[in-house]
Amino acid sequence: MVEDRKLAVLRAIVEDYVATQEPVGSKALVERHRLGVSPATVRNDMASLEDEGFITQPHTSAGRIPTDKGYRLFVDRLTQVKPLSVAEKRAITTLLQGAVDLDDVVQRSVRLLAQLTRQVAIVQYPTLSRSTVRHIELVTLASTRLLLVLILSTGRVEQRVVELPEPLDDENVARIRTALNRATSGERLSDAADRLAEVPEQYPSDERVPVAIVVAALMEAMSDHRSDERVMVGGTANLARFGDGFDASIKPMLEALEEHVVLLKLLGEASSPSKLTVRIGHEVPYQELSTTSVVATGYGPGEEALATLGIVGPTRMDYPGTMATVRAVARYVSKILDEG
Amino acid sequence: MVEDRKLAVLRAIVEDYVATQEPVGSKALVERHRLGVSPATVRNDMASLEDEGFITQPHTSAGRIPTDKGYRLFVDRLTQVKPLSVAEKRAITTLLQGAVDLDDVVQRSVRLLAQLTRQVAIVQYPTLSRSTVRHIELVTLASTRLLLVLILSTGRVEQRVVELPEPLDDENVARIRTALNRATSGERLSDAADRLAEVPEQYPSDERVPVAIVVAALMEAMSDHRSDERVMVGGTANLARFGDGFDASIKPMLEALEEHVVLLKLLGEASSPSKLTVRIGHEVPYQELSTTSVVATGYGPGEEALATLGIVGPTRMDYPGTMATVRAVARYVSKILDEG
DNA sequence: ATTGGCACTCGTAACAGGTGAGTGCCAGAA
DNA sequence: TTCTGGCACTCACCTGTTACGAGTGCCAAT
Repeated sequence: MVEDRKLAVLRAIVEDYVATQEPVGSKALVERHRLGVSPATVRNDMASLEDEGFITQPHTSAGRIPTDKGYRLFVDRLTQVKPLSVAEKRAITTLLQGAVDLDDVVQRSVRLLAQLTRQVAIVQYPTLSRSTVRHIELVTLASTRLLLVLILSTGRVEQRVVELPEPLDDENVARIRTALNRATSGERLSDAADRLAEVPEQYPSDERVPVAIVVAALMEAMSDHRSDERVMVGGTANLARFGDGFDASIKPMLEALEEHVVLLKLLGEASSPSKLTVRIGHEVPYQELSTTSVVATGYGPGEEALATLGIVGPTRMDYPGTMATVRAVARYVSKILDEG
Repeated sequence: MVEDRKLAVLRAIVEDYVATQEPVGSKALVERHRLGVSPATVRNDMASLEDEGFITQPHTSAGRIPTDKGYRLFVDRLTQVKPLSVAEKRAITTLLQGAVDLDDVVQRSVRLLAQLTRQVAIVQYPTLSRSTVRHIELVTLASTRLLLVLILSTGRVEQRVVELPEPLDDENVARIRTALNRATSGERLSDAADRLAEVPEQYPSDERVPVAIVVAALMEAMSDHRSDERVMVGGTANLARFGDGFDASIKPMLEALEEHVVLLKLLGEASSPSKLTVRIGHEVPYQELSTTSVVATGYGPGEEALATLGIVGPTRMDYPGTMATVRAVARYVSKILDEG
């Protein structure tokens, strides 16, 4: 009973603080929310909440603000699912509908997330390692120059140019292409690399050299983790709204946004699209970002999480709304990938 | 004689202000620079410079700061070429040396520019319209599904998937591929589109449909200006160093960085790699960015400017150093593209 | 043409007093 | 027990005043 009201008070504090960004006092609280008790009672509850570490006061004789622990309790127990508005839903469908290729999907998702949440959005490109080989193409550029094109199930295209020690006629190129595709088509990248390694052995030793060169380049392209780490960032202009805690939080944020490795770590392991990860303040794996929170989730075709997407913002953010949006976008992107 | 000293004073003011970011007074000036005259004399010169609009004082009884007009005169007449340090030269060569593909070249250039100038760096991808067709590849994905790969001389690869009304056997695909390549190989994109339009006419009307579909998709890919507008941005963390004039300048800056169209306009027309464009303050085509300057130049293989690259920073910046760096990077990138 | 001197301006730092939002605690009511 | 009204207390913040000093403009002398 009393515990219930204390939680209601905490919720009210979080909501008010998020809305106004100002410490909230007992009087303002009973005015804005129908708590049905007097300010004095609220004060007692607040003192208790402070003892337990859920709220704190920036200085004596100021209102209270939630601590990280307070936000944590809020998202864990006080957040009921907030349905998206019709306008938001429409924005999501119409904007993602028009995407033409993978790059475009990622880019539109970033924009969408940034606009709807008014935070900095991050979308990781679908990971290479879990995708499969759709096709390998060899193109003769010059007599001793070959362009390799590796097309993956996610729509990603990797390309490499190799120099051969001696010319290779079109017929041979075609034969090698067929062999490569037979060996790898439909395989997961990790398996494909193994199969690829076996291909040169099928050739007599005097023909083996060019095949080995091509295979080596392809394997290199497959294991190239540079692409694994690709992310797209958007909505950085929203950083300007951080306003007050500027120096303390915007600089490390800008630095983090430059380092894609850092962003990937922020997003964390790809979780199932139905499960959201929320990291609050000090729970974020970087000390300099201890005034920011991350809301992220996995996405990908068919419930399998190929990559992660989410937003980063000040700990003081609208968690229910943000969480609903992130989840909705992830679901919809997954659906698009499923169809494409 | 007197005019010469006045210019020396202006130069000293610019240099000091850029270094300290604080209004510079007559006394400090004679101390730090060997002007060989008394503060009073400098004061007279300063009054004169102020009359002519080259410097201004933020308030009575403060030192002077350069106006946009002052900076303009400075870069036009007072800047002698500042040679790069050995370390900088080495940084440029070593960092760009290792690039593997076009994306990588662009990315490394951005990093390099951002690190060396400590400003926000922008690099435009080589423009489609001036590049030529290297190869067109058709790949059968399913009986009625065709993947088109368009490979350009710059190393860029565009891809499209088309659905055909009815299956097309491999032999026909090969014939179409040959026809397409014969028509377009080596042509500039704009010309290639025209040639492409003629291809379907060579086929009897009952075979024309699939060809027309493929051609239409290719032409769409060629004229797709989305790719024309691609730029890469780096060094946003340097915005944090803007420090004081925060609200006024960092917010529009962040907004501009989100809008690639705006960035392209900022970079301006691609000029020859040997010619630098410097836009100062109000000379920049956006009013909100009137406290920032742009240093940009064109780059591309063989003196022909395919695209533009440069930096954006506060009007108060080290012009000689920045200009030298931008020019050096542009030259080196051009060289790399020439070889690749 | 240059310089030293001098009065003047004005932004900024430092200090003081007043105000009020907000608190904690306590004694009495429900 | 639980809640409430009352009351003294704290302390950030605003305002006004003062003192300081960097920097200027002007002028008479060199």
